[in-house]
Amino acid sequence: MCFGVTTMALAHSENEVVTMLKAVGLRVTPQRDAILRHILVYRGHSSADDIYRSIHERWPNISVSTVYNTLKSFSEAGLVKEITFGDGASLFDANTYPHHHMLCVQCGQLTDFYLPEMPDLTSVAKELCFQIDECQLEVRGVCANCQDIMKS
Amino acid sequence: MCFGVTTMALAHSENEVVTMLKAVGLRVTPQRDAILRHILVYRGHSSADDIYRSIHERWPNISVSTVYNTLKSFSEAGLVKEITFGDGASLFDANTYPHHHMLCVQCGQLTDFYLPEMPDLTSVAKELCFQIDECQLEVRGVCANCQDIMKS
DNA sequence: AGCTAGTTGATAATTATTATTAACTAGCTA
DNA sequence: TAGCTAGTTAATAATAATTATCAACTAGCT
Repeated sequence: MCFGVTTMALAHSENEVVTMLKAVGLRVTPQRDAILRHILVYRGHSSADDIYRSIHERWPNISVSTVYNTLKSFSEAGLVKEITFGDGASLFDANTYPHHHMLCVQCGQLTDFYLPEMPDLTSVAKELCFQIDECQLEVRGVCANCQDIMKS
Repeated sequence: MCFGVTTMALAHSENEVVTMLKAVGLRVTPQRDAILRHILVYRGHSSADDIYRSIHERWPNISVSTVYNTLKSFSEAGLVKEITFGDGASLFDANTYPHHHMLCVQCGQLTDFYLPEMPDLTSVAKELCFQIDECQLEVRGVCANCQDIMKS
């Protein structure tokens, strides 16, 4: 799945991408540049395969394993977030700001949403002696579009 | 992963399992019986492979595809819930009562927890025109056990 | 007891991801 | 600015998880 807008492809300057990579101490290579730019442009969550195919079109030499390696580096560096919600392949999100997800069970579309505050889990955490690092709401349902389709 | 207690193996009578299957209109077969009983006993989330191995020990004739087919039927019928949280294989949960999950990023242990009420998402749902069917909190962090290990 | 649609087991195929490794190169250093 | 080296890449193989196919079998109706 990939809901990006192609005409935005130049919205992120080469400089911005290079700066991001350097900021987290990753070497700047053309492959990383292309992959990070893809993720930034197609904010709507791309899979490793989406990224591979897209870059491969223009640059047939890129390797699948490079895409996976790179995505792993990016995740570890905090540049992107891996989303394992839903079936099938992981998606990679440039939106590292804490947010939640709505998955349409009909079409698979994944939508970000935000809440003013996180649910209070202090008592649960205390009770289970669990150290909470991250907390996300994962909502399943039917998106506006698929509701329309079902009506007709 | 499998955190069950073997001595509970008889806690669920044949009758209970048969009743559950009939209640949702599924034919009663020895395979379905064994798989559903396994899930009920090992409430602590079993993967398809866990279930396959466990049943295969006593009944070497059972097939992997039967396990997958059966789990799919069970999910569709609402007897079990598939959990795709975390990396690797899906887990199957007999606990169909609404609840949330805590995943230990060190050891992979998945713990259920409950909240008195669901977060209020009516305004988000309205804004995005999204029909919400299900809502789960997915928490990542470190379990009590792994915290102890890290200290020492 | 016989029939039939639903189920199973064996196997192959597919999809997603990780491992391996020799060749290559980004960016430091002289 | 050339040379060095550790980090990176591409190609490929391997693995893991899941789905597809289909002939043989069987649960449960009649």
